Amino acid sequence: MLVRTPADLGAVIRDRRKQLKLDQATFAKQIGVSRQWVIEIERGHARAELGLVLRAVDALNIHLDVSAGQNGRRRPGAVDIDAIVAKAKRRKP
Amino acid sequence: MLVRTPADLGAVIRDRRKQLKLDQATFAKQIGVSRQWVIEIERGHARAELGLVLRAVDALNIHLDVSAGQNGRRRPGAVDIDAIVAKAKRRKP
DNA sequence: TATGAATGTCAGCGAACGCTTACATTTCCT
DNA sequence: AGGAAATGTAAGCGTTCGCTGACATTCATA
Repeated sequence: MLVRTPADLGAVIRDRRKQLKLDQATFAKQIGVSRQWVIEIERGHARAELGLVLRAVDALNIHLDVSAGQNGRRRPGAVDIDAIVAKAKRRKP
Repeated sequence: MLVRTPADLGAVIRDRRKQLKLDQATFAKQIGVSRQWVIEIERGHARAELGLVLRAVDALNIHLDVSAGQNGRRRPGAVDIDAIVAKAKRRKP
């Protein structure tokens, strides 16, 4: 599944936690946060800390994969369409 | 690539930004944050805000995929090894 | 139905975020 | 080498995190 918003992540975390039959308190203890935090992250709290989120995701054995462009080698001389588009998007060209 | 730590994400963001030939200032403006923020996220700042991070990732056209367990349907009656392990991990069984 | 577990809400508090501004350092190109 | 652009560092400020603790509500199951 593709994650684009904090709410997406929250839903994934909640679903997976329930799938593992963990209650919020137990889960919170496992990743070293408060139960409050679990409640808020599952709600899609946008300003949650990245590190804690990654810990939660990891504890639930959820794999976060990065695709597209990340390090994709291209043939030298090949047209870099992304870069062209990006440049075009810049103000004051 | 698999992302498990804030530093992982920072590296991915920096690589992709450079790949798109964007400088920090331009990139920051595009996603509505300060240049400072870009510097810190690329350094692997663990306490960065989830929402801003997702915006950055999105702006770079990086796909964040969630795999394993997220919503995986299983045959009814199948053994849920993850749930069993999780339960075993709980204190006071 | 009644009782306990799980979940959600509220308030107060110290710590840290992300912002701005200014300056230092590094990198790149002529 | 020289200068401009990109990147990194620092301090001060208002806002909000995540925590604790207590209480309210919803959900199971005996």
